[in-house]
Amino acid sequence: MATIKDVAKLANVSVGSVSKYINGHKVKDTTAELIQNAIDALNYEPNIYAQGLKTNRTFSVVLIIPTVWDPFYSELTYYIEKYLEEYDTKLIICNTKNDLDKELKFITMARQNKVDGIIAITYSNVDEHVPDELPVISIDRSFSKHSTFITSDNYKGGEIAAQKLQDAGSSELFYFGQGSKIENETINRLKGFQDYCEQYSLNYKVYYQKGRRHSTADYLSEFADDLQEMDQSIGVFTDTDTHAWMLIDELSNRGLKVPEDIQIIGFDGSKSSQQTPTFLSSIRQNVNAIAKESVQQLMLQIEEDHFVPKKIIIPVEFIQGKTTFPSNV
Amino acid sequence: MATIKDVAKLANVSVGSVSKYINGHKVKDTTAELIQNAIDALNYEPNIYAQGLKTNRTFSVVLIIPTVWDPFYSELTYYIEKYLEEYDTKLIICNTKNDLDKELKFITMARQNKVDGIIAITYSNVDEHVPDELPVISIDRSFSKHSTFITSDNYKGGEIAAQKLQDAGSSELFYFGQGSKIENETINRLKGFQDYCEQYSLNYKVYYQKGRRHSTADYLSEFADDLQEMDQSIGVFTDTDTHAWMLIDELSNRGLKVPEDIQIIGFDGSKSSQQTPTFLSSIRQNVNAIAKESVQQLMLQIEEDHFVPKKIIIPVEFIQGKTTFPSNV
DNA sequence: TTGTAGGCGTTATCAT
DNA sequence: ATGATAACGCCTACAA
Repeated sequence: MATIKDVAKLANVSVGSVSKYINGHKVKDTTAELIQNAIDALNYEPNIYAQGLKTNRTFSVVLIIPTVWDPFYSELTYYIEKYLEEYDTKLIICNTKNDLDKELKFITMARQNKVDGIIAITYSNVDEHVPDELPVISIDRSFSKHSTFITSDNYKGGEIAAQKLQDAGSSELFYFGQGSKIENETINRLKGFQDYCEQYSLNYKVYYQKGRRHSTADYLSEFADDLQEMDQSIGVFTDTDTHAWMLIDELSNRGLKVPEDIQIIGFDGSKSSQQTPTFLSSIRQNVNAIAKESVQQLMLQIEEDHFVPKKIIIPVEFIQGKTTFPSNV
Repeated sequence: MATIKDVAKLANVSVGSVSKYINGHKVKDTTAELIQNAIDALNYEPNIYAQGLKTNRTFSVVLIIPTVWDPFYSELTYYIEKYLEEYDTKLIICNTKNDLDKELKFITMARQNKVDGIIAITYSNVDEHVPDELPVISIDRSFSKHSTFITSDNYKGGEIAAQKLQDAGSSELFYFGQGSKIENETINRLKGFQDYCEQYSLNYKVYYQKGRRHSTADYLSEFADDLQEMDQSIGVFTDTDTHAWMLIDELSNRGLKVPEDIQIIGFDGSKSSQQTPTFLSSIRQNVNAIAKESVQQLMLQIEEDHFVPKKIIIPVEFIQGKTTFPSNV
């Protein structure tokens, strides 16, 4: 591997000049040409580690998520990498499965100068371990630190879901969801749903377990038991698409039809892949916008000296799939 | 940020000793203690860039895939990151959307010492740009270089698909798929399917377009037109799950029912997330095994001096979903 | 405009 | 077992 010295020697100039040329400073045209020729001849590439050692910029960012193996997170990852590329910055991914240890490991890595910043979706108490100097964007949950915080309009999403179920003719509304021990933004999906139901005096019931007293499957099965006994027109809003899919599967095993017997609206509205057709009616998060905003804000934070953290809320929208009837209003 | 010098000073030892201690070499117990105390006191973390500069090991690997926003690739990414962690190695991801330029950019990055190796799924001609010294694992497609090559048993998968459709009672079999310009392993899915049909004298027809003369949607619609006119018992094998989903959507828009009117088997069998229930009957690739093998082989290649490239084939299996009837044999 | 030299934080060699 | 010191490849004053 050729070094800057080799280039300098071949071009008959000093390393200083080569360095300047590489970094876009002014050099005489003729020397520039000399240098470029040498670079081409030697197939020279600057060693990023030596650069990083001097400059403390690594042009890489770590994304901390529960798991990339999930439509929402994989879409987010896709877009974040895409926008990061505009800054010539690489994306390192960290699947934590909500494992605090692993999160800390990556934060340590960041402290070792390995990355310029962090974008995190984490539902454990990682806040206190993040050093103040390190640029952080947190999605869906506010760090106690003064970091910028980006989230979808979960509350509004809950309202819309209730409204859409109502419009589609459901007379009995249900919320099904699960919360982690650490408070996070998704609880607002429930709040919006509840408030809307209260406001319009709708019949509704909430199945919400915080933590994991029962396994999701058990809790879901219990929920399905109750649904099965009802004969009104049922509409269910689940806190995530994944739970919606699980519910659909459970109901189908019991011979119940969606949307004929039960209408379902999920939350996320992300698709397994860019081309996957929409099946599930859902409240769609604007993943693209979240990713774009995250990257922009992170870059601001990295580049600006004095950065004022913000809270940014991204709108959501309802998408009509095949698990609810079209609105009849 | 404390450096190794600060630690040495505080512990009253030389930097050499600190370095040894950090790297697990032998030091006297008492000095070890001294050093550890200093490290704790200063909250010291080695600077990875300085380390990389010396050792030329970066403990990072880049994964080149078309897009992480896809069930198969996101599952693969998940497992690769998981196994890489056992080697304390980070994963950088590169979504190429099959863009040669972007692939090259990441390979350049690798040449800059930024990564220790590459795992790639790429359907463009990237081979010749990979320098010989760089460890590479290629999945699904053999590089011309002498790199290790890992793939599922696509041929067998094609055979199984035909057989399962036959067993499930289909009398007219179809293959639907799309190939990229560059030859790759997935063509064996078709071959296995064809050979099986020939061997057992089954009625079958192939819809396969190489390159992209028509858009996938158009080609699919054309295919659905033809299916719609038939009245025999139809079974379709698609080259990917994604195409299967698109077909199901297309058929549903035409009022055709799966599996009652048409049975469908996809290929990949990967799920959107770990908990997503299985709906599609499919030939499942053992993504976990592919990931594990890729990482192990890559690490061998990185660590061993003389490495002999291998071709590794991972078995596939049929999974029964709800888009085919249970076998009646 | 260009060249020189010191230093970034580590590791590794060589004495001690 | 430990300490001193020369690299690793690059950037950046400072000097010329």
